[in-house]
Amino acid sequence: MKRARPYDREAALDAAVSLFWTKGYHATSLKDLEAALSMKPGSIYAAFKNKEALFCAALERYFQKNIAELHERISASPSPLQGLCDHLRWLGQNQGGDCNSRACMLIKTLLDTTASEAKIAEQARCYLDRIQAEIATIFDRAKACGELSPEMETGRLARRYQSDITALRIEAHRGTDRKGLADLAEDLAQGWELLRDQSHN
Amino acid sequence: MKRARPYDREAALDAAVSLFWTKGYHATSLKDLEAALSMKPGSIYAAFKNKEALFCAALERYFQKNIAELHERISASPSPLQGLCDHLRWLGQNQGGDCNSRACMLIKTLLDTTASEAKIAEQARCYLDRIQAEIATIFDRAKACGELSPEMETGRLARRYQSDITALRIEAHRGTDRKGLADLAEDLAQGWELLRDQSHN
DNA sequence: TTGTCTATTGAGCAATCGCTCAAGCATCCC
DNA sequence: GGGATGCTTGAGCGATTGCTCAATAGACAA
Repeated sequence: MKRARPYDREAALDAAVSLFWTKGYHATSLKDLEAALSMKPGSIYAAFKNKEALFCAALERYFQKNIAELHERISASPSPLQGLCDHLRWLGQNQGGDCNSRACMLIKTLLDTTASEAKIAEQARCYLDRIQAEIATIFDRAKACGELSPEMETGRLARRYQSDITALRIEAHRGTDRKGLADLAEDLAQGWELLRDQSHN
Repeated sequence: MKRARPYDREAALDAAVSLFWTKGYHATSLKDLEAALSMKPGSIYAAFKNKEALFCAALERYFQKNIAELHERISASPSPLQGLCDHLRWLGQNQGGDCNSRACMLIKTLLDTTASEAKIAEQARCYLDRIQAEIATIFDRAKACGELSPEMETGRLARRYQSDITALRIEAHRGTDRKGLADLAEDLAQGWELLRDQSHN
């Protein structure tokens, strides 16, 4: 390489995530991206091929950060099931920042995308599936340490848990006040604590 | 009126609902609308003012149909709480048709809209609030007939119930298979049946 | 300093966007 | 039949879309 890149690819991607997350794929124009990334159209296309590829790269970055955050929060908790409950409560309390980027970007993408952008939709679905699988393994661990009855279907539990998160984040996007959000998170978390196996010593 | 309108306003609105529901506000072009409504641009603007107003009219029509359907399903059930559970299970089983119009159009609109279309977002929020209020009155009736303990906060219950519906419909949009959807609906419904007041004679 | 190489630039492309309006035409009353 | 009325038409407006590429500028080796 003869010349260092004057722009920071990671920083540019972060800016793209923020913008796409807020405005969505369709409503974000290249003019918006030029401003947010501080790059001219030619540079954007040289670095990311085109708008769709840039969106996919941003979506992947969002996914990576998201799943890392989930891991972190779970491992910071004393037990798997407790960690999942804590995660819900935490989501209910820490939804600051831009009101338009509170709902999950994967869900926003899924709802914003049709057959004409099949690739993007498929990628969003893929990431959602991977998160669901990750949640299922957490339920597996809850089983292994006796928190959860062995006959529970962890895949099914994971689907419901992910639905809870989806709903909670959409409720935040909707603009529900802090107390309302905390109440909802509490209700959802208690639904999961009911599952704790009472025979657990 | 000298001349009957060659187009059927209600039918045109239904077509608009279908199209906007599937593709979303931003991704729907006037070319798409012209084809779907079988109307030329001039006629569309004469009848509905502009794209935004047409979308608002379509959104209202969707809302009216939706809330009527809720009423119908609840009143067809033997009791309010049972009706709400049945409604969830029904949603889990009857999500045929276009995969892109399974998620609630109000939620899709909320997620697809930013500050530049504040009016649309506000309207979607308003309709969601009205549905939530409607659900709360159903919980009130459940209280009145002894199905539900009197100290429950019906507003809070309504928020969670609406979240369940949101999540279930998004799961349908996501493409989850029939069994997965039915399982999720069943899990959610059972969560509500737990609330049934056991002291009820 | 000079030459080479590559990343960056930004004017501007064709296509599409939402939208307008003068012209046309079907229907009515007389 | 002959206006009068007003909805329908569709070419095409200016603006914006995603995107391209010849020209430029900057960092390196020599």
